Amino acid sequence: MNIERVKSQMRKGVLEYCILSIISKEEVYASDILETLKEAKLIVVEGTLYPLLTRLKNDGLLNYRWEESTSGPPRKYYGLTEMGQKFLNEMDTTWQELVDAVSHTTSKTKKK
Amino acid sequence: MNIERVKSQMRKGVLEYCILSIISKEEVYASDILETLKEAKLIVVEGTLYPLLTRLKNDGLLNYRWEESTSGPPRKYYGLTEMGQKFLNEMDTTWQELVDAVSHTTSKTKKK
DNA sequence: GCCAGTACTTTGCATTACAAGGTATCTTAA
DNA sequence: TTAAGATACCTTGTAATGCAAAGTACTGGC
Repeated sequence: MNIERVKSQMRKGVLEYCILSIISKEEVYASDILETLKEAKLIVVEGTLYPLLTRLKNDGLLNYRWEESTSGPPRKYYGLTEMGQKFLNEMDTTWQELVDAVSHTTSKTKKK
Repeated sequence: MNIERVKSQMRKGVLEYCILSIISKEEVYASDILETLKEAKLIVVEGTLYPLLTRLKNDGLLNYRWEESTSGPPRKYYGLTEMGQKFLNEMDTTWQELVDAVSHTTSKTKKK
């Protein structure tokens, strides 16, 4: 049991939410997402991100188009589908509810 | 893919945190914890809670004592160890960092 | 053509929340 | 005193999924 495991565990729950949110702002490809997450101190590795993007795409929340690159192989640029946008909205609510629930549970004053 | 799965997923990451926090306020037994979580809308079932408590105890974050009950079998009342308290403090920080990271990532204004 | 860099993909593993069912203890009442 | 019900704790099997590590594929410079 160590704090790193806990961080990783907490991260899990919000990964999809953050990724959908990033994509909702502009079309991006995997490396863009990794960098944005890194900026926010949400460390994620390729082996996590790619399967997740594939899953979100298969669930109809994302689509993508290939784009040529001047510095390597072509890139998959992801965008949100209408369903993805709807889902993201629900996640906004869900996240807020969770934050409320946690602060309720962890508030210093004893309840009742 | 459905919103319930996402909720469950998000819940996972904070369960240990919330449970340690609840125990830090007063000695409680499993049903107390379930009820408190339920109040906070963090639905958890027995099959989740018991193994988790055992794990936290084996990791040295919790201890417990048996207490007789006037209305049924004896109960295990859990309390935080010194190490558990220390760990909880770290989790406070970790949680706050996560909240910050998520709001950074999901803020409506495009970065840069 | 070989190498380095970039991008995407796959495989195997470990963790863990949950559903479902089980065991044990205690109280109540006939 | 024993049967029924309530309470409390525990166990097993399953599915989901983040991660490490290794693999595949495309590009351009030398």
